Amino acid sequence: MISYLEKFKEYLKSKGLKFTPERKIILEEVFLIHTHFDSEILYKKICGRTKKISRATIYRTLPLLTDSELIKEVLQQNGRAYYEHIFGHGHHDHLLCVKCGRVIEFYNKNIEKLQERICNEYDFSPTDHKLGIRGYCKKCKK
Amino acid sequence: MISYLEKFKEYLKSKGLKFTPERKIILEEVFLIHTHFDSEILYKKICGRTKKISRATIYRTLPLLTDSELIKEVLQQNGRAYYEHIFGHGHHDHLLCVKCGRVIEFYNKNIEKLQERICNEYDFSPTDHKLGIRGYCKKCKK
DNA sequence: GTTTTAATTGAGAATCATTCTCAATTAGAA
DNA sequence: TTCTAATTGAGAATGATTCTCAATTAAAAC
Ligand SMILES: [Mn+2]
Ligand SMILES: [Mn+2]
Ligand SMILES: [Zn+2]
Ligand SMILES: [Zn+2]
Repeated sequence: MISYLEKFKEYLKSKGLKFTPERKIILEEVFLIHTHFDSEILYKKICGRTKKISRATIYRTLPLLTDSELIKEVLQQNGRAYYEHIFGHGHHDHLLCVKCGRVIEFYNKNIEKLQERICNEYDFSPTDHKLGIRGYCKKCKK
Repeated sequence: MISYLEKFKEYLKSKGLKFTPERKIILEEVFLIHTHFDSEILYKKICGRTKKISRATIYRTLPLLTDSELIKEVLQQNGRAYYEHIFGHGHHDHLLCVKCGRVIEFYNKNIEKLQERICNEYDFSPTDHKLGIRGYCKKCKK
């Protein structure tokens, strides 16, 4: 049971990068947030909770966390990139309510299998995928 | 068999908007392009082929074409939005090669059905969806 | 056809997320 | 402790997209 902290440290070491206090703070904040977040949400939470870290550093760290498979970019909306932490969580896809913004996560093994089959057909070697279904949630469909 | 031109005209009329020469040119160019395109590609093709239309007008027209279901935003990459025309074409999803950029279109009825089932489970009323599988295409997997 | 008016256009400014620059700092190997 | 390449913060730069506004025009009403 390797921790996200160890995983990040190993990743950094493997790339000849340093484990800095700023990176530690960002990493920890990312795993305190249990919803989708963008760089600004992260920036404000860190400023409020710990110490000020520049936006530049946050923007520089997000790709490191993505490369090390600790977080994932889940969607782009209004020109902003949204992320979620994925370490310790199973893969899932999303239902997105276009009215209230609610996000529902789901997982369907058969869809995953069918995707594999399609990749085989096209001789395509998948690394990851995103399935987002937009529409109206229970409450918003009236 | 209504044409895309008629469909756009009807949409504009229904919204109290005008059918202008600029909108006609943009519409026609969009249906001459049979790949994914962004605003810049569209801008340059129009400048080269017909007459100069300002970027502002192109940016203002793309949402009209989207709302009228003539085109669809297929993905966002490098901060740019990519579209494809969908009028007259069946729904499909995409395999995206992360190395060479190749885009493969596919359609799988069973995946579509499973999505409907999931929406039912969550009492969710879908409007549209996007499934993008990233990875390495036949040529790039070596 | 003429009038009327709200919609549209182009040019450039503004916005805003993200990236870049660079001087000062620092992690971590030796 | 020393050494050096990596990192940081502040602010400038970038670049896609949106906005502003004066001049133009589609098309409804006459
Ligand atoms: Mn999620
Ligand atoms: Mn396509
Ligand atoms: Zn909702
Ligand atoms: Zn390829």
